[in-house]
Amino acid sequence: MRVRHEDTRDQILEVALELFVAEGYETASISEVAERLGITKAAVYYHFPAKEDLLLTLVGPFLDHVDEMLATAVPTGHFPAGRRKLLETYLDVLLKHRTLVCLLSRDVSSLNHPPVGQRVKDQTRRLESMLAGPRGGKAAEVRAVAALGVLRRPLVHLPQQDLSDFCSMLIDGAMAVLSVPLPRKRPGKRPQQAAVS
Amino acid sequence: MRVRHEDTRDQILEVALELFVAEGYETASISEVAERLGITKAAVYYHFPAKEDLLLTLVGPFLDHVDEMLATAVPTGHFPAGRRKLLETYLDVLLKHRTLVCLLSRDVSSLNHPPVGQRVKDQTRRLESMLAGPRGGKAAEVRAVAALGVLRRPLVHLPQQDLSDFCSMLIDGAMAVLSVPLPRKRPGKRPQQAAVS
DNA sequence: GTCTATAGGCAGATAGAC
DNA sequence: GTCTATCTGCCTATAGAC
Repeated sequence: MRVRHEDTRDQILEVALELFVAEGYETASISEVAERLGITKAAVYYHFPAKEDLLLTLVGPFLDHVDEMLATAVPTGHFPAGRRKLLETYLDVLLKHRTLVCLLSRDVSSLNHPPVGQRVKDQTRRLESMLAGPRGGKAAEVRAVAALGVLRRPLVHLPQQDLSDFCSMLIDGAMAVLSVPLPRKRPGKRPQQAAVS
Repeated sequence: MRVRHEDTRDQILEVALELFVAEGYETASISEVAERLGITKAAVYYHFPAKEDLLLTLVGPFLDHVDEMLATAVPTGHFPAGRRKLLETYLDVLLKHRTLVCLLSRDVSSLNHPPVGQRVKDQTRRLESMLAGPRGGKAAEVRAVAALGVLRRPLVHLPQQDLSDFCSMLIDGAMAVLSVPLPRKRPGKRPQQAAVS
């Protein structure tokens, strides 16, 4: 029965990922996966004991990859050269798992499964604190979070766009965000309305 | 029976928003909303004819606010001063509707309702093309998308953090991203591995 | 490996009493 | 306005034939 693909199992994973991204993990249904493949729900349950195993199987390798990267990463995260290298390798990983980045960035329901959400949360926290450095205070934390927005948003919001040619531009952008100075406070004045000089 | 709040209707909206953000629109259930308020599903359906009306009622004023802002916005989006003003007013709106920004940023299932998703998509497209300017090509488009990541990610990923003191820092960051130059291509060379000079 | 059939649960939504 | 009771439908998951 093999028409040309490796395995039914792989096809299930492929379709499941597509549907999870399009509708969200909880909203997408096993029946829908099965229908698209011209098989029945029961056939899917032969390959995966539960719906959650689809999610875990899809997401596992990506999260492993990130963990690996974070372990290897230079712990000198707050020196400019170290930060740049860190951002570069991270962006590489994100690009290689772009569809999963879309899933985890836009679907709360997949993050609400502790084995997934906890890992993502921990990884993000580690990465952000490496970028923020040990003594940056709140401002550095905000900058780190914002800098990751530079890397991730284009991956998620420009799905058709091949970003290979723009990687170093994005890295430069993230680096710029990490270096933005915090203007001195002016207590008593309206704090969030900035004057256009 | 009024303990101190205005109305049951408002309480329903309040709880619904909280649950939609926490679990995603489709995953959250009317029963859950009702339970939290100590009433029944039927009571909720007295105030709102369908589940979707909860979403639309919550999201409407925010989207109206954005539409209004975009209409008022100076069409000189690609001059630095105009861009800055645009980003400032946009960030203001996002901060005022921060919880809804969280919902729409992290829950695909709410965006899959056309009256919501279409508006959000259109607004984002308009804003991004204003920021990108008429003649920037793909690079400017990518920069615009990335710049919005600077504004939005901290709102969504630092929910506890009051960002009032960091607004101008975020604006500066977004402006910096919009100004990052695109390095000349070097065809034939590995395109996405950037050398650390 | 894939099927049919079905169990069991919970969702959104409605009818009608109070 | 809120209730109880109920309808209908889809979901995850399982049992057992082929």
